[in-house]
Amino acid sequence: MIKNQILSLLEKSEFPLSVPDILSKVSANKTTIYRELSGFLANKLVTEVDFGDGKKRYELFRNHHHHIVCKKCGKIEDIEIDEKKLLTKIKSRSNFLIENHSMEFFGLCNLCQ
Amino acid sequence: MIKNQILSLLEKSEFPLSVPDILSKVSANKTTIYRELSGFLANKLVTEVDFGDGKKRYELFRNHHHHIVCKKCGKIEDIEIDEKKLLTKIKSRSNFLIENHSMEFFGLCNLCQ
DNA sequence: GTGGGTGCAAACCCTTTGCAAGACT
DNA sequence: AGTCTTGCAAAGGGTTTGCACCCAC
Repeated sequence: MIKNQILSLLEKSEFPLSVPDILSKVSANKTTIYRELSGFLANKLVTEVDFGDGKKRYELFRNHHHHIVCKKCGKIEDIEIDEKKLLTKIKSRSNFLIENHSMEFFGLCNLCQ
Repeated sequence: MIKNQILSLLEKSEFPLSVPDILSKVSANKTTIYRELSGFLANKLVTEVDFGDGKKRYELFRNHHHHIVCKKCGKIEDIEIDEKKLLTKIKSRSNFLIENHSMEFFGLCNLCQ
């Protein structure tokens, strides 16, 4: 079952994977990958991350966190942020009902500086 | 000159515009729009925003801010965040040299709740 | 005639859609 | 028969590239 292959690939990966990434490691059709991923998303098994390079990436759902991406070598590091205050402030200042947010950081890793 | 048409369009707009948006209002070729925008970006005349829907949006460069996007009607509101502390903390906790970040909020506007 | 501004067509890449084939109940 | 899983081909939509054209200096 391809579902499981994709899940275990995501499990093993230290960083979010794009569909092309997954395609190169799992022998399955594009359509199948997209299909399974959208199922995973619906069931909240995975989260979608967007680094603004035109493709979405996916990682297993776990504690809420963000990423730091090296602009040069592409290295990705997780970062946990205590954003309670930030969110409270934003909620009080706008009349939107905020459901989720994106927050990613870009720069140079220690090796690329 | 198309450069100026694009700039004044961005100037008049209350929210970031995508290339398709611009194309529908300026009579010019796609290539020209992309070309000019990448020039503007290089000259820091505009900023790029990504709401994760597969197209980038552009707005005139001004004071640093973020956005709240309504998932239902697409309404976009600006929000200014005092993120000094947040950034200091992140810089101290990772050995990346952080250059920029993305931070956008998604939810329902007052009318769509 | 050289260079800047513009357009057109094609290619590229990620993503979605429609449909059909196979397996298992 | 019916449903679930998978694949294939095509189309869609944003973005990039290569080349040619035109106008001004």
